[in-house]
Amino acid sequence: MMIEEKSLNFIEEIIEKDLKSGKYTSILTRFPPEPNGYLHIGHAKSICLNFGLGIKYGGQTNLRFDDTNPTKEETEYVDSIKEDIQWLGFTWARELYASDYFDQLYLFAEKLIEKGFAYVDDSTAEEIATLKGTPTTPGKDCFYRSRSVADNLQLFREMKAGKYQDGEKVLRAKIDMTANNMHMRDPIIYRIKHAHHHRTGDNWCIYPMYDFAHGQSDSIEKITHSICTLEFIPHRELYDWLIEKLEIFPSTQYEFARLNMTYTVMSKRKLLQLVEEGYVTSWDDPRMPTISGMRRRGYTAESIRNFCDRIGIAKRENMIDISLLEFCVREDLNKKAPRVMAVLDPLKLIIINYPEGQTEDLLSENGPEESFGTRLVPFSKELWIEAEDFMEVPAKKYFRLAPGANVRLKSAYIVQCDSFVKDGNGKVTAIHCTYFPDSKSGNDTSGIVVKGTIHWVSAVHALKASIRLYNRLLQVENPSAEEGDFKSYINPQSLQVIDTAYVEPSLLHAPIHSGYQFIRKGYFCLDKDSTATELIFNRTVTLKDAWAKETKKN
RNA sequence: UGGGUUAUAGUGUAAUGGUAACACUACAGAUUUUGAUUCUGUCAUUCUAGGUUCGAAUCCUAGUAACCCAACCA
Repeated sequence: MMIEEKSLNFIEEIIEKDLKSGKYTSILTRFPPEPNGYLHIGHAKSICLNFGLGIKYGGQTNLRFDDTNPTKEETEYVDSIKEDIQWLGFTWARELYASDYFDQLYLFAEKLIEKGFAYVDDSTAEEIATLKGTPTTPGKDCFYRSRSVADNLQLFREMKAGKYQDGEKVLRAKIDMTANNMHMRDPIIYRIKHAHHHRTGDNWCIYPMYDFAHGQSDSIEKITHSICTLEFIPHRELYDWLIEKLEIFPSTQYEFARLNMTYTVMSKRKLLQLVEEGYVTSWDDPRMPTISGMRRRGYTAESIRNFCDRIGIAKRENMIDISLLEFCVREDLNKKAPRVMAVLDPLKLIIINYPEGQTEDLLSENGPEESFGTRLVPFSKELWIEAEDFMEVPAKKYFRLAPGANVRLKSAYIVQCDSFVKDGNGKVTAIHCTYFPDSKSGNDTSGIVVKGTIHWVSAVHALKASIRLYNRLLQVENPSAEEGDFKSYINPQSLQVIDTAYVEPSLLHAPIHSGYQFIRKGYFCLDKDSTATELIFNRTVTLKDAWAKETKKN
């Protein structure tokens, strides 16, 4: 068997170097979400990276919730995050919370104060911002910067004890107000928040900032490679400074470029807006780029993992074409999804020479490979076919049904169109055909050659179903590069609901989320909104459609 | 008028001084009882200008462009 030589990404190169040099004997990574929203495809990239590295190098990966801001975080999000990671197929070594470290982090802060590297500042937020300067002008030391260690310690303890109101005081690291790196200009490391925390309740009224929680948590867990996205590069200097001053385990931070995808918004803030303002129904709306939305839409975990693998890991800004994701979904579903027949836009086809009341169960393969197996599909005199499969005046190169034309009914017989019926508005309401009894699928002795094969369902046997067709949520390729509010680029046609579709009876007991190919129409799955009396299918993704392209050209 | 990061096909990712490769997209064509799948083919003087070298995407110099940094968010 050929072993595929795959080149390493820059993080893998670092890890292999660290392992080879003996810097580490095994690696430990972590996935550190803040539980303030649902995970999206961008998180999937990070999950696949972190967990994938753990697996590849025989190490482990922790799941750590970065829950240091009680006003934004909720248990609902914690639960959804765990569900999504598991669904993607990954297992964490330990489930941890930054809030578990609040006692330890507090002690770290006291240590910093004792070493003269932190002070309590009574300034207002505005005063702090003013003295901070700008990227091009240095900041200035504030009056409180020179407080004694003893004073700082007492003040900080009083902050913890609840003596002060929100915003009255903060604890700052004492570094350098003139540093080029804004994050080194005495960053705030603790703030007062009299707020209820989803895990620690009302135990605390001071909470550490990201910079005083993340790296320290990494260090406590002995994370070897702490991988985050590019916008944290300026934080790395502070990350290292704190580890050095605290004299704790030296985790190292590495940064890669986050995922951007065409026709998609990825920020949690924007996704939250879509949910709260009713542009979509929920976080798991199939139009959302969330993992739960994609799952509900019918995307498979494997296709998402493959996608993350193909997009690669690098440090440059990127904009991945969403068609790559769709390719990965089709690629996986093509291998797995049983083929069935469903008619989305029904048109009655009556076979004049087929006996009234007769039914045949026709053998039909469930997929292109033998391993898919077969099933029986009922056939009768009256069928539903797709309205677009008939043209009164056929277009050029159209090889479906038209007056006088022949077509194969998939897994059944060849029929010829004799006539059609129109209503008062000129709309075709039924077509009349004759069938060739000796053209039965698998046993065709008719000698008739047809160019087209179309799908169908038997009218008396069909199940009525409702189908949700999803199109892209945003109409522009890069919504954040456009002028104004991204919501003005929302596609009003992002969801199209078909109430009267007909599907073959084998779909009666379809499991939720399980992918089917509706032949010639795309991949679909049963939605969780379905009931015993109403089948609701989501369109996962269309099939590639060469004919649609052909029609567009003309 | 500061600091940091990045520049390879339409989009991504490789090539680690030695023939610019792979995937997606797009466009042709073959096969097909899904206009699907599958298969075949087409698409680059590596941001620019100099330099080093027998040889440069890779090293050096000088530019240019994009992105990030001034939340008591993460």
